[in-house]
Amino acid sequence: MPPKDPSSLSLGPLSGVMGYHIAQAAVTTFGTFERHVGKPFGLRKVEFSLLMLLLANGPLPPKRLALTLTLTGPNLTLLLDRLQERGLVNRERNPADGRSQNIVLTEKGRRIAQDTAAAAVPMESELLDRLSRAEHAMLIELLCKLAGRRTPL
Amino acid sequence: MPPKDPSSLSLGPLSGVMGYHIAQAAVTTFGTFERHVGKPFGLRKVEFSLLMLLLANGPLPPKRLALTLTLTGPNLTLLLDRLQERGLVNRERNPADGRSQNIVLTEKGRRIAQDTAAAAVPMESELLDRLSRAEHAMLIELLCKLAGRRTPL
DNA sequence: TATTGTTATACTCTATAACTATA
DNA sequence: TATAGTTATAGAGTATAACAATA
Repeated sequence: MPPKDPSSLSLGPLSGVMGYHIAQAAVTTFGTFERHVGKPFGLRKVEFSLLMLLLANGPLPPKRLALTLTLTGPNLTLLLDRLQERGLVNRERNPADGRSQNIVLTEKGRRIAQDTAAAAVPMESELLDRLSRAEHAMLIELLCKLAGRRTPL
Repeated sequence: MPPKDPSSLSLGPLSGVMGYHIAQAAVTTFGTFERHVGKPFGLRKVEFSLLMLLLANGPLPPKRLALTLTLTGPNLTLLLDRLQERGLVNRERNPADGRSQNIVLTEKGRRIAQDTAAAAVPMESELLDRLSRAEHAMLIELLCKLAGRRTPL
């Protein structure tokens, strides 16, 4: 339970509602992302995430990207259109199955992926003003359990 | 359809990025909210939160609601328009200062606030499939630290 | 007939600028 | 001049239905 502060409102039943606290915490992390990655590199959150997945896994079909990022097909198409127009990714057709593609990082895309991965380090460090390193790790572990995934590799 | 490989993709640099894990966990809590409160009562997340704040604190000026819920003024106006049109809240002018208002729950609004507060209990219980009670409490505590809102009056 | 990806579209969410009315 | 709230509007974000090409 959060400490009482007479200048702030009582959360009432909201105090035990996980979704509310996640939404509030997201305000902090989104702001931090914007300052460290979003504005400097002109990337949205989902674009950054997509570049990180390609950097870590190599070329991937849109289907797997959509599943991992919880995007619908049409929205991923538009996202890839933008990234391709910026010269960060390319669509490659699969010669074995004409329906499917592989999304590959261009050289420019790889550079920006590596640069933003580096920028994410001080981004996380900024959160350590509020959380100890152990708390940061514990929070990620609990969020993974809530999301229904195993602790990340 | 056979279950797809659950081990899925490597998150790479994303594995230590708090914002990513918060976004993923939000998928879970949002789905749970929709099933327990959103669809049954026809309320959006922010509408539910607003009703909870009014239930716990009594009449409040829009300014304080906007600050607590991280809403801009114009968006709160539209939100209050909808709730007022449904007969859940009323705007009361402050006789001492004609500029300011108080938002008050109607009797119908109080009933739905109490009913949704009750529905939030099984909603949180559903999360206990994934988190122990202690983990649930710990997660909320850590999220509060991360949100770190020194309430700006 | 099923699957991959696209087009078209619409609705929600959030943000900014300019306005009204009180003080 | 400053504050509380509103109007108008625009941009992201996300969802569904219908479609094309391939298997």
